Amino acid sequence: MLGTTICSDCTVRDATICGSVMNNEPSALENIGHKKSINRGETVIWAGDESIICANLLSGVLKLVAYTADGREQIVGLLYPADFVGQPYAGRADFTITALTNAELCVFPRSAFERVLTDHAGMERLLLQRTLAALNTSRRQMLTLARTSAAEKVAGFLVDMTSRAASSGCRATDDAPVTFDLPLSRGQIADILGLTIETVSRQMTHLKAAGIIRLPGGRAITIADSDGLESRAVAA
Amino acid sequence: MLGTTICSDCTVRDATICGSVMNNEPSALENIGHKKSINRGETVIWAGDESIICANLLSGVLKLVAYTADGREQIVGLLYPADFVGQPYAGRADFTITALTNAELCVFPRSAFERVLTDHAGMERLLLQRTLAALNTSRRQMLTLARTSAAEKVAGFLVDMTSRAASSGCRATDDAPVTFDLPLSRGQIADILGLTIETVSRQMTHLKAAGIIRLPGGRAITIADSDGLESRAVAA
DNA sequence: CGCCTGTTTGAGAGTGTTCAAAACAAGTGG
DNA sequence: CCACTTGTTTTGAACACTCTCAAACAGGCG
Repeated sequence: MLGTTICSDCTVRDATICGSVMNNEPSALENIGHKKSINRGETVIWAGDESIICANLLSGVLKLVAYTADGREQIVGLLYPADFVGQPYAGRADFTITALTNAELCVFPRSAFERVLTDHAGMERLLLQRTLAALNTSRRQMLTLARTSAAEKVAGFLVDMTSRAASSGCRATDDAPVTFDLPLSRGQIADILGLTIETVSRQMTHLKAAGIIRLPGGRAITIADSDGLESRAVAA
Repeated sequence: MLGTTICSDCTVRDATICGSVMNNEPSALENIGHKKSINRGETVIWAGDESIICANLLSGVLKLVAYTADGREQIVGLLYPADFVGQPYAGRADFTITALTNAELCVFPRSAFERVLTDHAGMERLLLQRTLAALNTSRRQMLTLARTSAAEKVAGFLVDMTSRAASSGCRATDDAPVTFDLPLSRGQIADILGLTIETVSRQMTHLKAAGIIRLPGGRAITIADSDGLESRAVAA
């Protein structure tokens, strides 16, 4: 798995926090990272376990899950390609990280990774900036979870997914109805929004009945009236 | 306000992120920081405004508030003495920061502060570690907001406040009932927990009726049965 | 075809909110 | 010292929303 080509082949290199290091001293990372493939549904890190690894996500989508003592769960974050995975400086992992799709990681042992951070201030700064951004996202989500209705949550979620689909190559013609596949099941959407499967499904049905979206089948969704959708997602 | 004694007089210096810099090169910070007093209720930073300042909180408690477009609000974080205030690298502030009590800040212009971060990797690392910790706190709170009942939220909140009171000088005799003042009004507690004032009040009354707590008057609270309280706060 | 998984739909129950009023606390000025 | 104001907390009753439980439905695969 190890090898000096690991970084030069990397498809997301410039989007990760490695970028700054690669310009100056590529070898610092190439020698400590190795690729790891993860199957859909497989768990990378268990909450409570020793926090051993740090990694970059190369492909796929991971979920970060918090659990109550009696098993209720809440997705507290999603990780997409080029995102950073893991908790440097932490003794134990606070959340369980599980793959929603097949995924690939570029894994670094934590101690070696922390050494690189020390030696390369630019990389540490990028990690700081990402952490600050994640904190903002998390706090905005707190507002959604605590203060918006199920209708607003689902509409807001669909707005987010639409913009994410648009940014990743989906046609974004301003007026034409956009169609894409939701990467998540109803249950996973419910886990993100703090709702139940049934409530998510009902809200989808309402939006369909109102002519705002269409559900052609499978996980496909068509946004027929994006203005209408946004107006139902006041918080966003 | 400026002066070379600003840091040597600082009561929380070693608990802030400045600690690492002060050991080596105190002058880097002393020349750019200045003290600022804030009255209870005064807002330090408005969401949407240009993110100009960074600061350390010297005394008092601040709240970080997120608002929906139609004015619903949610407290997404509390800041205590020695905590860092502000968002380096951000163009605009994402949240409104308001004083819950009279407070004192040690304010740095953002650009100067970022320069210090660049020159002092140790300080940047401390900020990174704090940001990671804040992210964890925020994500755990997402679980509370989304998946726990009002009873669990209030009990969990009181557990948190009790341990905070204990750590800040309150007697922590294991069996004796602890008494302290809640630093927050019912409304502010509701804003933190994603509830209404009435629901918070009712849950307090329930806990009192169950003999778990006593409410001697004012904002004082006595924890009569801390085990019982903790068992009602499963998520924590 | 039957099975499995995920989604939709329905009816009823429970929890928290909303609206309204009363009780309480603290400060001000007569 | 008391009436009066202002703001907070408590209590009550009715309502709305979301959850729970249950069943029907749809699609994919052996």
